[in-house]
Amino acid sequence: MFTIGKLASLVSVSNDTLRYYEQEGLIRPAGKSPAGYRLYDKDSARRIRFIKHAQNCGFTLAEIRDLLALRARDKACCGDVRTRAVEKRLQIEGRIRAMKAMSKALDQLIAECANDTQSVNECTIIGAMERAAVSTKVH
Amino acid sequence: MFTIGKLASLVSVSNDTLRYYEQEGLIRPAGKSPAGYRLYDKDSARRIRFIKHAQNCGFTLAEIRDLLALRARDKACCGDVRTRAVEKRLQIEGRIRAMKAMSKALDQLIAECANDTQSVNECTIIGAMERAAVSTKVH
DNA sequence: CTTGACCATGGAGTATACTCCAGGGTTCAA
DNA sequence: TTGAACCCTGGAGTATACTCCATGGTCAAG
Repeated sequence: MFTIGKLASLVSVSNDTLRYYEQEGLIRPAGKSPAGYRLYDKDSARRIRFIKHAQNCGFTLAEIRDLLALRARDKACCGDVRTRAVEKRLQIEGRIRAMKAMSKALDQLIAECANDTQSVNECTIIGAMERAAVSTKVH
Repeated sequence: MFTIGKLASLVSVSNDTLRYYEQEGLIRPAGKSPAGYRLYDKDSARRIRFIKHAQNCGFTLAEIRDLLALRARDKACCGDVRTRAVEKRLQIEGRIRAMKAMSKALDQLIAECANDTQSVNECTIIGAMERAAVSTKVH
C-alpha cells in the first residue's frame, strides 16, 4: 500500500493526473487511510501502466475506460465483451498499418537523403508516403 | 483548382478545419480568386490526406508541420533533415511495438472469451497485456 | 435581379487531458 | 512542538484541435 505520491513517482505521472484519472473513473484507490489519504496497491500501478500503454496506442481515456470495462464484466466473457474487443483490435490493426506505411515512407526518405545523387524534388515525404501507401491501402 | 468546400468534401474534413490548418501553417491554398476565395489544387488534397494519415499515426499538428518541413528544405537533403526523419521513425517504431502488444493482448482476450471453459478471473486485458508485453518490452 | 448556396474574417466556444493554485489538514523526524 | 514534506478538495487555467457563430461579400440559376 502506497500513497498517491509514491504511486505517482513509481509510474512517472503526477499526483494530479492520478486524481484526474480517478475522477474520470479510470482508477480507484485500493483504500483510504483514516485521514482520508488515498492508498494504492500494485494492481493500481499495473492499471496505470496499462492506461499509459493504451494512450501510446492512440486511445482516448474514454476508450481506455471501455477497454478496461471489457474485463471481468459481471459473470463471464460474454459476446458483448468479445465484440468490443474485436472492434478495438480492428481499430488497432488499422493504426498499425498506417504507422507501417509512415515508417516505410520515412525509411525511403532517409535512404534518399543518404545518396546525395538524388535530386531535391524527389525528397518529399508526401511522395514517399504515397509510394508506401500503394501497397498498404490505409483507411 | 477547387474552392474550399470542394476540397473539404473531397478529403472529408470541414471548411473550418482547412482554414485552421492554414492558420497553423500546415497548408496554403495554391491561389486566390479575384474575390479572395481560396483555390486549391490536387497537391493540397495530397497534403491534407498526409496530415490525416500522420494524425492517425499519433502525431500532433506541430509534429506534422515538422514532418512536412523535412521535405524540400532549402537545397538538399541535409543531415539535419535526415536526423529528424530518423528520430520520427524511431518514434513510430516504438508506437508500432506498443500497438502490436495491445493487439496481441486483445487477441488473447478474444481467444479466452471464445472458450467458455476459461474462468472469469483469467479474462482481463491487463493480464493479457502484461503477458504480451513480456516479449515486446515497450517504452 | 433576387434567392440560395457558397465564400470571407474575427472571435467565441467545446472536448480532451491534463496542470496548477488556494486554503487547509496530516505525518514524522529533530 | 514545530517545520518540512506530504495529503485533501474545489476550482481555475492551459494546450491542442477543432467547431460554431455573426456579419457580410460573391456567384449562378431561374
